[in-house]
Amino acid sequence: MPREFPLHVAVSPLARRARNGSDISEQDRSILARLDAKSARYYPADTKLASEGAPIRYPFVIRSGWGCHSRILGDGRRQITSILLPGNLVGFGYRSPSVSLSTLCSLTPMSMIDATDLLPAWRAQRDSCGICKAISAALTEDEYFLTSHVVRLGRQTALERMAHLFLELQYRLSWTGSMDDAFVMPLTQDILGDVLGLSVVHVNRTLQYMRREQLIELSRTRLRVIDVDALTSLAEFKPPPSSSALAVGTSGGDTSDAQRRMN
Amino acid sequence: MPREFPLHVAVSPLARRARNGSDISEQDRSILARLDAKSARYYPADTKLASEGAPIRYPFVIRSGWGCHSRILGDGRRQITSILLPGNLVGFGYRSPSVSLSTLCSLTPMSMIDATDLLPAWRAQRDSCGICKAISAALTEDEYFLTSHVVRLGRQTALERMAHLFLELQYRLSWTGSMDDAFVMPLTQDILGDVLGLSVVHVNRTLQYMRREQLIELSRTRLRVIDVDALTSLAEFKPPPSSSALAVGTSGGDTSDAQRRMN
DNA sequence: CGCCGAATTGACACGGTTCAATTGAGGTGG
DNA sequence: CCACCTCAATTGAACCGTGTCAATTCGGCG
Repeated sequence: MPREFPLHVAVSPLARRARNGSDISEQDRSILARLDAKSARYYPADTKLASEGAPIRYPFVIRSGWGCHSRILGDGRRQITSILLPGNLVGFGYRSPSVSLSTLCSLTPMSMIDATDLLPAWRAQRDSCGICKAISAALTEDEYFLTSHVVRLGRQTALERMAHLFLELQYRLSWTGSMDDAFVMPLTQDILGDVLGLSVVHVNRTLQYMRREQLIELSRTRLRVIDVDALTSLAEFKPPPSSSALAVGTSGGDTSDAQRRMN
Repeated sequence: MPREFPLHVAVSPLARRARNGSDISEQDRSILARLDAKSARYYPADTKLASEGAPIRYPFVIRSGWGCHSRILGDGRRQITSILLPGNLVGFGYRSPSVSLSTLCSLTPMSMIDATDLLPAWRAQRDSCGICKAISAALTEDEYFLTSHVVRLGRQTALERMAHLFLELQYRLSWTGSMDDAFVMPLTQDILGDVLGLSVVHVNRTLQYMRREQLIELSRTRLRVIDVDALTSLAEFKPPPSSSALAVGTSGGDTSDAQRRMN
């Protein structure tokens, strides 16, 4: 069951699977527990949390809801550069007073927890403590998906992009949500367009195509990936490289398939 | 003259402007000097230095030549996710045994210097020493341009992408090369296509258009940006946010213009 | 001189956009 | 419980930015 130890899970108060064992010391545990106990801050959907170039007041972990980093061009074109999910970290960049490299905003109602407490350990030690390793792993994973995003936008067709994104979301959500093949996908087609660099109209047509071909099932906000294998090979989706070479396999057959394909 | 203190310059043995003063201590200086003294490793063009998911043997700084990170799809489509220029760091990711998130290769003959010596300080201290701050600033800048790359590919037209890329290159090269408005741009149209997510043919046509409109001058490998202002507003290019709020202005009028536009 | 990779060019096809309605679904108030 | 409002989803048709294919030309270099 334990794949690795992404912070996404460790810190997320909503994490189902309380990571058992390995690198997490007692001290680490208590730090995490203290975080869990903290009360979250709530923001409605479409709230601008930080604009480009502005400092991020304090680092935080997303407890619930979806958000994004985006940049907007003069004529209104918007590109979402990354989607933020529960468990994602914000404000843990290389710099101390973290500067936002793009506009940060909520896509759905969102709650987050101040993670300032993690900062000292993170800044000081890097690899020594379990939490630091977890943070590193999480940030590395973020970077991996950012790179994938570039490939999606640069060289993949609408269908491939969409498939790839859905698989990425499923993968990332599997840490915190159910391992089910269905999940809540609260993005409007408009937003999907801004993520994938497509027009709403074409997003719509691509979705219809995917439904017609029995690749996915999507009603309102519930997305079920029907044919994981087809989508995976179609989109050439590869999960991020695991930090520890000795990463344990997963419980879900689909994911382990994907893992195998990686090597 | 000193804008800030990007490691790109500090460490680069070829750096013209030996940074005078500020955060760099004597100890830092000697570390850098030792790096400069090191002999570089040379690689011919089109050499694969690390493949996706493979560990990066040792961290290094590029001394000369251009390289890139890229990912290749099953049918041969290639997307370059970032271009590496002299002064760029590789292998300074969040993880200790740095894992390459994409294929790393040289685009021109390249030489680089083992930067293992910087690692201990970097891992341990983060913000305490001048070199660490410089490394942080450099990596933050890399991340900024990666984000910009996403926007380029997702929401900009061929012309805008090309203009934006040229301005980025000019900006990044200004640290190590001449502050001239012309510079050596050794990328073939083929490669440009793989960077910008365009076909060679269209790259060619876009270049011709830019020449016809007196926006640039490009012969073989020499690129001169004629109308910086036009390109800047056309592409909505913005230089990366400066790390210190108290960043000093630059010597070049163009850049300070751009800086102003940022805020 | 002749070769080879890179740059160019033209014709044509297609993926994706734009514009402009129309339909559908959830929420609200009467 | 239904009329109504609003926002998201859908649909059709025309248009156009880029890609593809297939030559052709150019520029070094042996």
